[in-house]
Amino acid sequence: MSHSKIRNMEEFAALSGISRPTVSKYFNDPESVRASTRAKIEESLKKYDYQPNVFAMNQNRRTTKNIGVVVPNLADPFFSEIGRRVELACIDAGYSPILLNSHGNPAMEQDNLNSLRSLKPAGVLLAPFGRTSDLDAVHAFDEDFPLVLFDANMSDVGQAFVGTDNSQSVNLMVEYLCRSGEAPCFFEIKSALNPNANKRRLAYIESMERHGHEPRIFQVDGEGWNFEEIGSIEGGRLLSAKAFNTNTILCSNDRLAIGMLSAAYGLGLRVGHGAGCDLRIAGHDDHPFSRFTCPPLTTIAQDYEAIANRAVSELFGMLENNERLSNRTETTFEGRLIMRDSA
Amino acid sequence: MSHSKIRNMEEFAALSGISRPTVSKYFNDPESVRASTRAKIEESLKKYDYQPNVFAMNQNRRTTKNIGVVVPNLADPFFSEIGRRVELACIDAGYSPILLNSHGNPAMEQDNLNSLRSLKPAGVLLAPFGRTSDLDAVHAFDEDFPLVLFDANMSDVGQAFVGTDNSQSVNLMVEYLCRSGEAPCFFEIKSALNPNANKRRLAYIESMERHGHEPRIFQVDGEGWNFEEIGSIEGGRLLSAKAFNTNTILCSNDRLAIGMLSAAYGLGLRVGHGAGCDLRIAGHDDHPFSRFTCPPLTTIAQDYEAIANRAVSELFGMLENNERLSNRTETTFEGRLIMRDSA
DNA sequence: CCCTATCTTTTACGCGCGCAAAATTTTAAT
DNA sequence: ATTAAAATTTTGCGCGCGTAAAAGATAGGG
Repeated sequence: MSHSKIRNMEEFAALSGISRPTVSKYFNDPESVRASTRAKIEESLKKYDYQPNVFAMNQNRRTTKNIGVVVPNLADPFFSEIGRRVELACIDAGYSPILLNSHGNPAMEQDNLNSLRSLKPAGVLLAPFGRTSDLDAVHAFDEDFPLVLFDANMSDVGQAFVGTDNSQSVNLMVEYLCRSGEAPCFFEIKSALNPNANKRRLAYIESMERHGHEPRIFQVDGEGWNFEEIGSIEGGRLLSAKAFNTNTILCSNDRLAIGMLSAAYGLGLRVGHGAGCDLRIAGHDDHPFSRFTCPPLTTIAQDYEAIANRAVSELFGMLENNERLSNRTETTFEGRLIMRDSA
Repeated sequence: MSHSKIRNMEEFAALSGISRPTVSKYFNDPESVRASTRAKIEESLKKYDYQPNVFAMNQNRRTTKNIGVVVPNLADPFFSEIGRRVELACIDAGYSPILLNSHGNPAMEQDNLNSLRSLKPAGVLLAPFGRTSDLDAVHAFDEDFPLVLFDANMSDVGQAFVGTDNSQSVNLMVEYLCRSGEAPCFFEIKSALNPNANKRRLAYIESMERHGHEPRIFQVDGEGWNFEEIGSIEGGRLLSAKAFNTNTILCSNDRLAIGMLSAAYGLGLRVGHGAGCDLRIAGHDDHPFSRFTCPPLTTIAQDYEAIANRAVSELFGMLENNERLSNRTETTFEGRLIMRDSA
């Protein structure tokens, strides 16, 4: 492949018998040069293996091919999965995704946005913390870069939002639970970090009322991201105190449900919809491990793939038209009921 | 904070009453300028919020502050956790970690190493696939950059390796299981992707022989990274066929164990060490969710923190001495037995 | 107070490439 | 063939900063 190392584009262009700026054009868009020149370049590209200096490329460029992807916590499989899809979608589109993890810390979200600034990203995909995000910082970032939010919405920030229709998805679950057994109560963490948590609670209330049942919400204390532990400890406390007024518990998300399943197991309670079961537990998100809980968790699957693809295409649409969208769009995808054994 | 935006270092230096190169020195090492000048710079840094252009900084620099971190699969909580710690350790040391995910695809590991090349990283921390890694590519990379391997070892590649002492950890588990009940058989995937899997099998055999038991290994087919599914389907098949010659199963890793727990639950088998239990299942890695399985999983905890910190300090040691180590070092940390209810 | 040794700052140059405008070639129409 | 229009390539310049060498400032000893 490589004979002697090429120092720079100048040298490579000379060896290819073409001027440097033309080679530069080629690298920015192979289609933009004549087919015959492209052939010549690709020919010597095989012989000399040269690749442009990233820093020199980006340093004097209006807009780079970098796409920032900021997620609140990669330790949460949900974000690890959706971040993964977004990353791959960017690569497919010929961009360089830069995945930044805020490690569960809103302050680091700011840091990440700041780091991104100096990378001159063509655009940024942000799954914000929501309420705990620094609104001003995100707003300011929105002014300076094409920004698309996903997963969690923040009003009036970002050119677009893509996520799941919590209202639809929760209603789907409530309907199923009511139809197949006792009406569910709702289990969540009091200080909800995430805007989705609020939407889900409201959706639960509305759906219950529509079905003629009285909503019943159980909120527990808990800080941080260790939802399983909160679900297990606080959920277990409620279970053993027989605090629930129904045998059916809808958890705000799968990680809480996983914790509660664990607590129920520890208490010797039999979870499921079959005969002889003590209670039903359902979740939301179709967490990668919810298929393997005991019993397997009935939940709502978010359409990761669709959300990731739409978020990316929404962003790239802006980039190609080279203009901010006239009006902010909000796209939500429907959740899918995944019936397993737990409810 | 910011009044008028600063365009470049020239402008900022002028506003600070100092020459540009001195400011440049400051940014590369604040200690390298006189205290009085440092004060002046930091003073106007507050007033004008300027930050150097990353691309211009790195473009003409011998060595950057970038540290590449390459992991095989962020969807696996193990790597997401250890990657996280490595990232934070780099930040603490004043470097810029760049976390690259190979998405379970060895070919993408190469791509990632190639991308890193053009970022001129000061050093790279790599958790390689192992056997399926492109040995030549990793070797070539090793020639050009300071490279430290972690989690999975590859002989003669990288300046150092940091991981867990599988021999010690598996022996610890075997010993515990033998002492507290029937001797374990060993459950794993036939085409092991990971060097650690081989080490663990060998450690199991050796430990069993030392304890005067005959080792018994069950290998199942399975491709890819969905270990829980493999554990559940194949493990379930073996369980229902009563193929195991002992009531104690040691799984090569927690994700397999989680799958097998799920299968056992589905078969109505009672897992645990208490009276009336049908079998014992143990894992390895202390997966974040192993605390919440049903029953909670007895396993070996790897010392994530120590591994991450040592890998980073090993690398930074090389960077500071500005020389390759004369001899490759291999550091392993001991695993810790985590006794829960499953075994 | 002067002079030297040491530490800091400045001068001067170049890195590798993007980009706008000018020059050239190709294409298409007459 | 001729020529204007379109597509492509080349010329020329500058981006923002690192870095070596030169100039200057500082401190300590006599």
